[in-house]
Amino acid sequence: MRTTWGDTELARIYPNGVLPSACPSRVVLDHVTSKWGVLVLVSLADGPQRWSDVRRRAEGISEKMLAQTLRTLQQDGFVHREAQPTVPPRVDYSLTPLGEELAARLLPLVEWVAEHADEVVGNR
Amino acid sequence: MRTTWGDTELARIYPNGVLPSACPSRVVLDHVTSKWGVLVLVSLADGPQRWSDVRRRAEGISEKMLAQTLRTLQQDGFVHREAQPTVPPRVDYSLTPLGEELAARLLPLVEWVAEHADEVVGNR
DNA sequence: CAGAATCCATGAGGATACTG
DNA sequence: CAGTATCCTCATGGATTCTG
Repeated sequence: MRTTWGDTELARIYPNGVLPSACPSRVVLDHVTSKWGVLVLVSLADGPQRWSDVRRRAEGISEKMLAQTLRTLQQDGFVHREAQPTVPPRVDYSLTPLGEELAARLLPLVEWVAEHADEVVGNR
Repeated sequence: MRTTWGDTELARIYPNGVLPSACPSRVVLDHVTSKWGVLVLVSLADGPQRWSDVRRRAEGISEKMLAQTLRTLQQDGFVHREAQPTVPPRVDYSLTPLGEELAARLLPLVEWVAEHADEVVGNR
C-alpha cells in the first residue's frame, strides 16, 4: 500500500519501510534536527558569521549550547571554523560544501514552517 | 554580506537575519524536528498506517513516545486519526493535506541524510 | 489492538562565573 | 571576543504494568 514514498530514494534505501534504529543516519539526523542545530545551520546558511553573530541570530541560545552545537556540526563536517590568532580573538564560522548541501534541504522546511506556523498554532 | 538567504522567503520573513525566540514557528519546529516527530512523519508519508505499523517502522520508539508524538502532530494538524469502534480496536493514522505539504519538505532532507550519513560519520 | 498510567533515570540544556 | 568550567534543574523519554 505504498503511496508516497514510491518515487523517492527512501523506498530504495529502506525497502521494507522500516527506519532502522541502528542506522548511522539516526545520529546525524539527531544532530541536524536538534533544538539548536537547525537554527545554527539556517543562520550560517546566510553566509560566514562570527561567533557573536550566530549567537545573536539564533536568538535564545546559551553560550554553552552554541559551543556544543557548533562543535558537533563541525565534527560532522557541516561547519568550518576559522580562528584568527589575534587579540582579541576573532573566529569565523561557515558552512562547508557538505553543509551547503544540507542547508539546501533544510531551508525549504524551515521556510514552510515559518510561513504556516500561525495556521498550525491555530489548530490547537 | 548576505549570500545564500538572498533569494529565499526567509529573507523576507526575518529581514534582519535574526530567528526570533518568541516566534510560533519555534514551537512547530520543535514538534516537527523532535527526535521521533521526523520519523513518524516520514513513516506516515508512505501512506495511511495503523498504530502497530507506525510503531514497527519508526524502529526503537516506545509506546509512550509514539502516543505522545502522534497526539502532538495531530493537534498541530499534520496527522489525522481515525478510530474504528470495533473489538479489538483498529486505529488508522494518515497525513492531513497540511501534513503532506510538510512531508514534502521533510523527505528530501531525510533522504539526503540517509544517503550521506556514512560520509558524515567518517568525518569524526 | 491501541493505548493510559505510573515510576524513574539520564542528560539536555540554562545560569553564572571565570579566562586567554 | 570567544570561549571554558561548574553547578543545577527540569523535561524528555525509557521500562513496566494495566485496561477497554
